Amino acid sequence: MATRRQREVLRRLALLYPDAKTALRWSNPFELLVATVLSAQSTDRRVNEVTARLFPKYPDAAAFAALDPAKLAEEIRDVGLFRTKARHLVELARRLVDEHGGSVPADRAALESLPGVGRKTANVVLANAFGEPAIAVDTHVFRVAQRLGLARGRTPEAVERGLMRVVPRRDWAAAHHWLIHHGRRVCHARRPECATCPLLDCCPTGPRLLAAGTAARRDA
DNA sequence: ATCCCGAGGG
DNA sequence: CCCTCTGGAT
Repeated sequence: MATRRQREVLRRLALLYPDAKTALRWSNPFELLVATVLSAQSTDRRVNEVTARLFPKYPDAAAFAALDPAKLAEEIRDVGLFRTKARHLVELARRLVDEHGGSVPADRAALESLPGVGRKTANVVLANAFGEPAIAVDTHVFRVAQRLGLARGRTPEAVERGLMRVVPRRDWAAAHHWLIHHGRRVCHARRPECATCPLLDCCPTGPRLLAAGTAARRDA
């Protein structure tokens, strides 16, 4: 399925970000779900600090369901969008208790129907908690996959399908992290560092961005 | 100043 | 499709 060039891109990514697959291990699906909801517009560091305080006090859906959203908001104040997330998490926990016996459903439709859970969060949970075939596509994954010629399409779903075709299944979880890391460190939305990018010679987009002056230059 | 390791709502 | 919610990184 994958071209020779695409396989080379993936090989290099694996070498560049060897520890990517060891990120974020949670002890159960509920913790993973909460941590993933918290992670939007926040750093892993902030999320880890907050969850380290949160989970000992509120270990499961029943505990979250009993919370006043305003009180939870105070406890997660260090992450972005904290009021919205607090509201979503309490309502989400109540739905888990009412409709799923307090556990996280291993089902896409059920997950996406929960407040605060969209396609991306559902995919993270499906892939990491339940070993289901899914690749979570956030803005970094979307942009970098397109630039590296691993997937094309207008929607995250299209890129998701493209990646699943090109990436060997055993690397799906890792590929998600490779693309995120590369997006954050090198392949920025605005001024990607193509001049010093280790993937430049196998990237279909980098040379064009350099020529157009869109990319940061070595001599800039 | 500007953009996000999103999702809901208008 | 565009806006908003948030703090943080750059």
